[in-house]
Amino acid sequence: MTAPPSRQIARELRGQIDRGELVAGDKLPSERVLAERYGVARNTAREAIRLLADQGLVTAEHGRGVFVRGKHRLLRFGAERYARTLRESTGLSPFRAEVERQGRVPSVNCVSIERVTPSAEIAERLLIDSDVETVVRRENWYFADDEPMQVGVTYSPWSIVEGTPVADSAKMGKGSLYARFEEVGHAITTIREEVSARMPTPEEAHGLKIPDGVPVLEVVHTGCDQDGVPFEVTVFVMRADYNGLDYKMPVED
Amino acid sequence: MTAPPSRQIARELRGQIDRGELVAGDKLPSERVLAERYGVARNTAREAIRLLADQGLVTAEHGRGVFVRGKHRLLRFGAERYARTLRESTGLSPFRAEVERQGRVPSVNCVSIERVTPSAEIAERLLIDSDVETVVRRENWYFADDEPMQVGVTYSPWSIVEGTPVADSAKMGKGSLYARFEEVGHAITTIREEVSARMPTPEEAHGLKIPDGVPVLEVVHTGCDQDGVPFEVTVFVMRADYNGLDYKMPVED
DNA sequence: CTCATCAACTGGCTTGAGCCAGTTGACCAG
DNA sequence: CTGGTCAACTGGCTCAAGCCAGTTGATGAG
Repeated sequence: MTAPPSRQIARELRGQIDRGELVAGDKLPSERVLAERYGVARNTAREAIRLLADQGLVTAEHGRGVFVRGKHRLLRFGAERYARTLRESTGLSPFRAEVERQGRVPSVNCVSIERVTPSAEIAERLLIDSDVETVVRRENWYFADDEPMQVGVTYSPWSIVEGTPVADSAKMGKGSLYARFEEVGHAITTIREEVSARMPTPEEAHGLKIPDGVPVLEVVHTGCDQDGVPFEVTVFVMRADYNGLDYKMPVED
Repeated sequence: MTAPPSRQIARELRGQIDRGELVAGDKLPSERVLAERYGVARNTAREAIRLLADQGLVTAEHGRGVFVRGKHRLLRFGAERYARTLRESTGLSPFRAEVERQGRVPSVNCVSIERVTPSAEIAERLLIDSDVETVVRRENWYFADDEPMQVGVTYSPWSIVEGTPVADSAKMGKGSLYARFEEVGHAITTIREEVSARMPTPEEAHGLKIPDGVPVLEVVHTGCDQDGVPFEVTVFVMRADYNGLDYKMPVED
């Protein structure tokens, strides 16, 4: 019934972290030191560290050591991110506003704009027929202090965005994306957000520079206009150690 | 630049899963077979499987083998879960309703009811002074087909629930918790949900029987009444491979 | 002073061996 | 037919050794 050595070592280290004997940024003893200290093989010490890494408590850096991960203040996103007043008063996109609120430097990079045929998942949410209608796909990467935070892929029907900057321009101009939609008769009025969490794919882990033991939040966002018509779907993938969601809403009868 | 063997093997297996050559429930070749097939040590084959497990693609079962994990249909929870009409029309708690909608058998187990002094986090959301006021803490476990799905810990001020079943009874009676709150003058009117995701603690992984590579969603839910007064905070921890959230809400100006 | 070099550290990954502990199904005694 | 035993499988975990590849800081050449 006694736990295997790797787990015991992990538990001990975890205790030191929980009790504050090791704090964010501190370096753990090296694998070789741990192995000697506990009288085990290096592989066993390594396994202990892996257990902690899988819990998201530490991050190994090749050549440097293993470090205690800090708890970051989360960037919190909610419905107000789409509010017109925010757009008009700050002139900032919602992501920029939230990042700046924490004293960090935001940047957004639109990496591609394409006209594509939508997946079934997207077509369903836009209430269009994927055999007939095409959509514009815009892929945006969001950074804070040059660290990648989120990827957002926005889809909207070609029939709506044709001729607007949304269809082909990386720069959205004043008021950003939703101001452009409003100009063509689609003011964002209600949203639906489907939230789930999972481990990143290897591509996501690499692209977002996500360390081991950190999941991603996946948010499928659908924006509907004043008539309840969906006009854009955005799929966000955000690293869960830096991002969270914060929704306030009425309970309808 | 060529990837290490363990990664190559993992990539190959992942490819087989992605292409549908291995489907949910299928058994992977055993570690020893993989090792021989690829001409590597057993540890290396083992490492490859570990990589897949960390991505949440497979689950190892001691003595049985390694199996491809299925994508489950998610239980989706949103604001309508608190709607009075749902309460009154079905007589079911929102969790039960959602689980039954998927043809599974729900059960809820109230494991403890205590009067405690609230943490700072809870006190802040209830707008009370943790030095003066106590709260009732109710811990509920939610199951579908006897598999644990969620843990919910509800806190509400003693001054509100004193004398009601909320303060001391596991059975809430018709209409469940929120009907009782309504009887003492607090009809749930708006909610705030703070959502984040992380890897489970060892205790959570054990209690919820969460396999490796599956994160949890943590939802801090605050319920406010018709006057905007917060009267209950519930912290949900749900396994992210079975649960998701689905919110619809208006965008306020 | 500046800059390249290099030794001594770090983790990354593999080998091949061994023992332990669940699971399963065949087989056999009753 | 029933029930127990047991062999052959599975993954869980460890060992001791080795090589590779980043990082860092001291050292010394210019």
